[in-house]
Amino acid sequence: MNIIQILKQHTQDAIKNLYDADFESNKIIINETIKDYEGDMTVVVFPIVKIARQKPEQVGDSIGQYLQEKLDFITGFNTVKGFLNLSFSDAFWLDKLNGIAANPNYGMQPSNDQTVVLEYCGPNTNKPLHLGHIRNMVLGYSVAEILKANGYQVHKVNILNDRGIAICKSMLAWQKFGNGETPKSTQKKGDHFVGNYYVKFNKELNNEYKAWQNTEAANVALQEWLPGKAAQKLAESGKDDASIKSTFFKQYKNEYTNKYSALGQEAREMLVKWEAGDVEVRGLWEQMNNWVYEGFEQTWQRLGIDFEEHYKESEHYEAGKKTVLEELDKGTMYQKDDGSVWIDLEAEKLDHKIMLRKDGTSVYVTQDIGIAEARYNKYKMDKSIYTVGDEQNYHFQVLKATLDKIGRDYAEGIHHLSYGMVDLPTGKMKSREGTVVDADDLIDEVVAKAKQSTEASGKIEDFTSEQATELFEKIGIGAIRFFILQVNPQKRMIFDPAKSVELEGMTSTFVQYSYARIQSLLRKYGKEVPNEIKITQLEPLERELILMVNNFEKTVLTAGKEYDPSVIAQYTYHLAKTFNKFWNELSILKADEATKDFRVLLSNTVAQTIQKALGLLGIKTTDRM
RNA sequence: CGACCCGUAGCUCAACUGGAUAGAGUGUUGGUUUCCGGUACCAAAGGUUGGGGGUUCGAGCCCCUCCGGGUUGGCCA
Repeated sequence: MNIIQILKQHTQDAIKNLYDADFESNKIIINETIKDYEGDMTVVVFPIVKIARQKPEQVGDSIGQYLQEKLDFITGFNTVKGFLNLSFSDAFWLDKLNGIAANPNYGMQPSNDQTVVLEYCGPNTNKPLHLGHIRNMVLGYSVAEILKANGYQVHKVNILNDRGIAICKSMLAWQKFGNGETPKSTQKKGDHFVGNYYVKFNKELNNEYKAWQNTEAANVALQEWLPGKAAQKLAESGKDDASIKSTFFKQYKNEYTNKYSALGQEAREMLVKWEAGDVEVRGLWEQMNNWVYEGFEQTWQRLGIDFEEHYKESEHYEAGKKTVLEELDKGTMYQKDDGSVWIDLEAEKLDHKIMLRKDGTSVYVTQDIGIAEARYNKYKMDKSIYTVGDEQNYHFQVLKATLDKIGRDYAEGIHHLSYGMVDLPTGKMKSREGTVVDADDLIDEVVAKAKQSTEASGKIEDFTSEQATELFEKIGIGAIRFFILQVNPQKRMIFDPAKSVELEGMTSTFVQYSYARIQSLLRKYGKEVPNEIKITQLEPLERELILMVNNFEKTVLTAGKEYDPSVIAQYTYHLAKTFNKFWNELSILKADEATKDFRVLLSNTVAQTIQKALGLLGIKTTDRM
């Protein structure tokens, strides 16, 4: 039982004894005492005042008296306004530390016999990974680690969006302009290689479109549009003809691609052939996708991202159809006159949703229903977590509600791990405007910065080049992870590439540095870390550190419950910060023997906690840096 | 037009889910080392928590309303 539970229970007893009243123990609020007041833990007495029918100060004092008599580790108390501050004995905290130091699994929950399938990454296979994917991967990976620490068995899976018009565009451009080039022949990473053809396609399409804008057909379309509301509004706001015209052509582009473009036509034809299973098209498609996978694989390895299984959309996009047809028979779904199949989710405030097109083919949710079924059959998971951006909040509400409505028990365990967009200081990332931050470029940039500042410090001159490279990767990739994970996932965040490479302040580097410092200390100490404490009195900073280490378990539980790594990131930083303060104010190796041994033990416990906490964020520690 | 998310210091983010005088980083200004790793430590300045109303012992957090930003509601994925 932890301290808070003990305090709650005894406070409940106190209320029973003092006021002859029953009070739910989970309504008793226990906080850490804020640093302006004397004490370790605080009971908020306001909720009890009504029952006691006394002033808050009186209630606090009475309960304080009671607790001090019953619990021998409480050495004193004071009541300020409605807050009962309790002070604990040094012996109590030393005993806590002893327990933590002796338990290598401290903070990690034993197995709870529950299984989780966590989906993350989810790239399209027509272009390389970008900053948005990095947030996804770093977040998904960390939540997986956090859930493991909470006792779950976690299976990490990926979904590859490997079909559709986008990849056909890359394929077409390669066919037309590639001259048989390969990633090998051009020395390019496969995903970038394929992505370049996607860009090439759009460039060619743009040229084609510009030429078309001077044709009679374009003029007719423009003239039809001009009397419309949108155009009139622009005219009223004083825009000149040229800018109105350019606005029109911007918004008309999609329609142009579908109606007039020769390239658009060819891409669509290729998609039709793909769906018909055309051997040549399928061959090219596999070739290009394999190039992309080779490229992705490199990025995943570098980031330390792994998957137990990859689901390919091309192998699952018709899945779920069978389920839908069964439900149609059962009457939980219905068919319109045109043949399309729908489900009524009005009761869930989600309107009617389409399940099958009128031509009988699957839509997005149908596919996800099928995949959910397949996963459940394989893993029998208790929870299913989807790491996907918040633009799909609605989709996952529909998925969950639909599965629930058709009687799938596992629907309850579905959780959309939703996260906000990543913006740049200059605004949104827009692929059209070329402001997308490429994942590999970003990693290179940050690792280069790590190299630069580490070499400048001159502390690793005896490292081999392999050791040095490994170190720069640990620092650089840790910096990216930490920068992203310290923000609550559901919030939109601004990623400043220049700031993310800064290695001072609230960064993983600061934390890693604190860890390395402790390792240096242990090397200088030269003996085994003691396993026995011979002191009886604590300095305030020592006590603060023990309290922080003691909070690790609670923090892991909260992070797991909320699927929120930012809790861990904040905690880790504060722990390192507190340690540095301790380091700065108190001497460790020069203290007397008993104090030295104790402080070494404490420092080592802090280091282990830092290592575990960073591990939950996917960040590695290093003994020297 | 609905539904959902967000709005906290110049900037980037916290606030133990309703508890004490809203905290960190960064930037600005000033200070600390005969000592274990200065990528460190300390201090100052910086706030009507978007505005207004309500609920109660107590609100950044809950309710209503307005303002601003975003996402979504398409037989796209």
